[in-house]
Amino acid sequence: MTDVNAVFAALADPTRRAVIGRLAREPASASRLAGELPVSRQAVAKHLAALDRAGLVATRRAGRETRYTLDPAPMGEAMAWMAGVGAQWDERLGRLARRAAGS
Amino acid sequence: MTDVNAVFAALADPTRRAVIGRLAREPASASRLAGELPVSRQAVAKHLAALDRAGLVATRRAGRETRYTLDPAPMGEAMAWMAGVGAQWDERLGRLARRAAGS
DNA sequence: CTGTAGTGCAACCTTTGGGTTGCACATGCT
DNA sequence: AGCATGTGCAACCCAAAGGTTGCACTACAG
Repeated sequence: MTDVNAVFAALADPTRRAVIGRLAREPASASRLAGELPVSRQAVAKHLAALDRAGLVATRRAGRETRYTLDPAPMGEAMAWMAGVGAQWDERLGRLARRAAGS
Repeated sequence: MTDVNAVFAALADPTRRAVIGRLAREPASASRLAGELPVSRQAVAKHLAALDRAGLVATRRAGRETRYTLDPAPMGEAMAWMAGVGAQWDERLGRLARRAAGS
């Protein structure tokens, strides 16, 4: 089980979300990503490390370049957490409505 | 439209998620929340400010206390973003699968 | 073998963020 | 009026985060 905290933390940064959005289209290397984003290659590498910690990205070394592939799976847990909170809230509203209706 | 960035940033902190989880059950004041969490009242106030910026919480002053109510709506945009990324990725996988199938 | 593109690691800087304490102001109860 | 409760605002601390530069190392091309 991947850590939900790591997932949310990873998704909190705009640059990281940009990287994710980019990787959603096609896997790429760190240098490639750095060329398409307004940050240095090392900065991208750090972000990729964070994404890797969250399990959002898979690493595969091909020759001299490292290819990063997106793995959306951990986002499911984040969505589940949100859905849970929303459901709990809606349920509370439901109880209030029932009480108001006098049933 | 609430800022997706603010939502993710708000959700990134564990204490803030704890506050949200608590508010999902029942609205409460800052002091109340501080009493149930291992942080000071001022710290909670800051977190509530962040949640308010993200639109995740509604403020309503009742007498001398301020009541904070959860609003799960902005989380929808966050989920939409994730769903979008996932869909884009799945679509890519779909294309690859179709190509592999030779259709 | 030499040059070059792609990485990894480390030091360093600066800003942001979470937390605390202290104090002033408002509201409610007696 | 007097006191307790609940807030709001500000200053201050310290650790973490995002970013950069510099350098050493690996791998492929000529």
